[in-house]
Amino acid sequence: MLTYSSTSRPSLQQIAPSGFPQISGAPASRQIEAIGVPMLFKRGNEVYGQGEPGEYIYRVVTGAVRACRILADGRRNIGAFYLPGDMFGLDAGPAHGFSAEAVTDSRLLVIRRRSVLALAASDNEVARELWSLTERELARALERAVLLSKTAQERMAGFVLEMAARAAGETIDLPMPRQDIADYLGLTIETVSRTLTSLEQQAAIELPNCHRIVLRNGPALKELNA
Amino acid sequence: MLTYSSTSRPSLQQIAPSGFPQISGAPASRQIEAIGVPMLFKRGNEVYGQGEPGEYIYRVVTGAVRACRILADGRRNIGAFYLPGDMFGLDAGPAHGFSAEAVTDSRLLVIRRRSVLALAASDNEVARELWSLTERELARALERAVLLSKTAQERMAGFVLEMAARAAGETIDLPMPRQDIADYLGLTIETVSRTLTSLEQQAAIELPNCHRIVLRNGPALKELNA
DNA sequence: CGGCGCCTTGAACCAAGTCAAGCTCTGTGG
DNA sequence: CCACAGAGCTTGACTTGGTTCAAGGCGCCG
Repeated sequence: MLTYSSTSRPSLQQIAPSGFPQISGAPASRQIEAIGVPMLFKRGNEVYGQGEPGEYIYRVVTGAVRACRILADGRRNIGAFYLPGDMFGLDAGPAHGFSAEAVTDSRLLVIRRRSVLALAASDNEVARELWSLTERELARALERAVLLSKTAQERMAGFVLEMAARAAGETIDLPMPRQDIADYLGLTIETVSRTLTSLEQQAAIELPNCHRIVLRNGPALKELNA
Repeated sequence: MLTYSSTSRPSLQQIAPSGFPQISGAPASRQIEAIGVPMLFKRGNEVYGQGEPGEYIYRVVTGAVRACRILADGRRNIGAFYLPGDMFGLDAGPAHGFSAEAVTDSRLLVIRRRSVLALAASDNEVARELWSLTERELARALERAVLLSKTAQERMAGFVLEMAARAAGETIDLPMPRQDIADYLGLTIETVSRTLTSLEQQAAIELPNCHRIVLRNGPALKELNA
């Protein structure tokens, strides 16, 4: 059984404060972003911890973030990956149920929750956007739960398709190591590796190197995805 | 492999329309409920179907509802159970990702989404309540995803604790059959049955009959829940 | 009282986990 | 520029938890 200890603390770096400009008439998401402060997080650093109050919400500009939880016995579970364009930190009822860590060096927009709420109070569009973002996050979480009750091959196919949907073309660059994929899919690293190899042998994908997947037969993967 | 065919259609029954009273100053949840129409759904009937637009949101008054999805090959997945007091139907971005069916004869409050949105537009409290409900639903979905990457015994313990948290005392009355529990936990009905028996043998629970579980040792279950 | 749906139990099987090498990058220092 | 070291990935052999297949029991309703 592989266990995890806590990640190193910040050493994060603020890039530039942007103040609180009032951008009326802009789309709601733009308005929310406008009150954010860009920051750099180094690979492996914690953005927020499990159990901390959700004081901020975030938007990934570049890089990748994982939402993870360490269980009492050391097992780790990854609840989501956030890629450029994604907002996260919405999973905080009273407190965050998961911690968030930078998978690679990442540039994040950090937005004060109170500020967004204030904005939402005066602007319906913003309030609606907040709800909509959370709704989308909910849909993703439910989708992952469905994935988790399937076979290893189906989970892997689902994961590849999920990643492919976010990549522009046929080539997927994975920012995360195999262990992260394993913890996301509820499998072991060995099973992830074997299953990817098997998908390659079935000519569904190509694996030029371990950080890259090339889609060769999307329909076949969708078939596997059940 | 057990497969599922579509459930019977409505035969639902409206109890009494309540109109659109304006209840200013009431708590947001009350205001939302006030614009709902109570309806009866018979055991097994569909409340809404997978892929349908989310025209309504619902509140369980009595009974129980399951959110489920049938996969292409006939496997079924249950995404959530909704018990008295729960609101559901919030998982509809453009359309419902899951269908909803009455587990037992159920009395539901049916609320037009458009009406809630209109209410939210003029009342911040309502808008916030909507967001908060969706956030809670998200937290539950993430929690279930964590559960799904554990062992059968841990899943079962988690399920029992989840149900116990909603029951007043030590006695849990399960409205759903074993097959529903299995599809919720991503297990087979046999494993559910065996695992419950095993928990009883460990003196963690008591099974007076198949619709009832009595908590005998909550702490032990929490231990198992990791 | 009989039949049927649902639940439990048993035995055999298999997918995924575990344990253990070995390989391949990638970065580093000589 | 190359050799080396280490982390991360792949592969193999074995084990095991959970599924599958099959039989039997229990309780409810007509």
